[in-house]
Amino acid sequence: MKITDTVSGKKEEFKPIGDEVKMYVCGINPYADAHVGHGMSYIIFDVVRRYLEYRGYKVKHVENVTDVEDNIINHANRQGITVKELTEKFTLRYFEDMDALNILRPHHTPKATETIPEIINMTQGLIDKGYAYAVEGNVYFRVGKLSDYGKLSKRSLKQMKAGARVEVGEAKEDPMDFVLWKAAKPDEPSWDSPWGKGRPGWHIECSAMSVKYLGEQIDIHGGGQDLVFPHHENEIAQSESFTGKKPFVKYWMHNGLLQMGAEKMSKSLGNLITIRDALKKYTADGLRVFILSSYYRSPLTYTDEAIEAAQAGAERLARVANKEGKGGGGKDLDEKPYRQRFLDAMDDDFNTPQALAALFDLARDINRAEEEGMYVAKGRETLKELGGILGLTFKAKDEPPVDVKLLRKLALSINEKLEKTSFKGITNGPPEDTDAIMKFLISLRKKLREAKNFQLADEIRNSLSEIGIALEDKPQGTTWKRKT
RNA sequence: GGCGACGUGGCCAAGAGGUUAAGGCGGGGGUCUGCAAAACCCCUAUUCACCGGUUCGAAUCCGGUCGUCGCCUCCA
Repeated sequence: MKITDTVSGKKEEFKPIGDEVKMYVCGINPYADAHVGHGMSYIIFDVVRRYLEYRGYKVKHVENVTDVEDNIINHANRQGITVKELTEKFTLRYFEDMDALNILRPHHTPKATETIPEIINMTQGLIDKGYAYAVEGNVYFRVGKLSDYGKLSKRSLKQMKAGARVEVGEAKEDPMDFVLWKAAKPDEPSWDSPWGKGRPGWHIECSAMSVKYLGEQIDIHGGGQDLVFPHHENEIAQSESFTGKKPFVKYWMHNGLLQMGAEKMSKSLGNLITIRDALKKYTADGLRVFILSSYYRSPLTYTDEAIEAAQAGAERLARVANKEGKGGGGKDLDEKPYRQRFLDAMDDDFNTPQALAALFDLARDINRAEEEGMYVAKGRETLKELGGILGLTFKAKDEPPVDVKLLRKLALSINEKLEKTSFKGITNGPPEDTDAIMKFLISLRKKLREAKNFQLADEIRNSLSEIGIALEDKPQGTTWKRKT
């Protein structure tokens, strides 16, 4: 299988360093609810992990929680709560969101605040080797010491200095130097260190955690394209300088960003839709089909129209996957070509759009084969199995509860109309619970249809439709479901 | 200003030198059904932003033009 590596910019044959695939995905800064852009990234790397596992690799997946940094401190202060209260709340909510999207939990989700000794150790190590220096309680990384700084983001120090947006730092030797350890300001969380009280800079926690949980060199490091510079570039600088081993990461994977209108969806721009809000309108499968319909490295624009289309597609797949019956006793539907197409697509740098296309074709051919009397149980199993690699659950949308009062009223009204006919209703009035009323209405409608009283039969169906219940007449009988 | 992407049917989106340009959604027609729903069948891009070039052959490679976006500052 092939994976595009951001450093080379090319598809590279995937060969893990050791027996276990070591995968690190950049996590969140928990000061607000995660938005669909985050969801996109984590869904993509969830699929990467699921596919690697499907291919027989043992995967160790680590994702950080950066629970101390400027934004968090600002938000906590503004809300008048502690950093810990804020981050614990949103970390919990984040994992609830991930669960709701059917994203597998990483094996470790370390917090920056619980990795302080390792961060201090790495910072000290960088000072000892001459890659970093302390000034007034701050520790900076000496970027000029590296000849290959910029190899990930494809930029040179010269270029960057020419740009107008480099902040000329406090007591830095060079404006491009970045901070590893920040001296504490009043009212900030801080830890004791060789340089006085302080807290970690932004990039160092990922390097420290990666080394701690996965070792000095890892296979896959993932994140959104907006992390390429400076975050990942600086991680490389820190990690490779500290361990002396290159490369820190064998395959850098970056997903394209979710656009909202003309701009990317982001916390700072405020143009976001939270995962929670999106899940009120769409299912996890719907969002996954939306995201996986596009190649992961390309940007994608959030529009209700596009997600509704994906939702409709996801529902169709679910209907096929969940349909009862194995088809006729004829010969088997041959599911192998679809499986092969799926695997070929996924092997080619996780080409999920083509993998999905194979699933849609399989779904159609299951239905077709079934109509022709073929045996399709294996096809259905394959659909569920391959869909599972994409993290699809094939679960129906959570159905809103039926309004029993309205349903009873409807049944009473039908009951009254029966008095003018030869049909018998329920003398004591309709029962109290939904299932019993539906059972009554469906069996009544069956009799009406048999007696060719289509007018009243259709009135039942239409009235039910008005209160959000859909009837489907099938050869085996009539079923009902809540309309969504 | 520097670096990097991208522009394919009504909408979303694959394809990256060569048989009929995937798939989803939507739309039109049909089969099934008392009528619906679901499902299935058929149709819905002679054409891939525009202009040149390379080639026997180009959405696919090269040059230019226009347009959109990302990064260069916190960000998945």
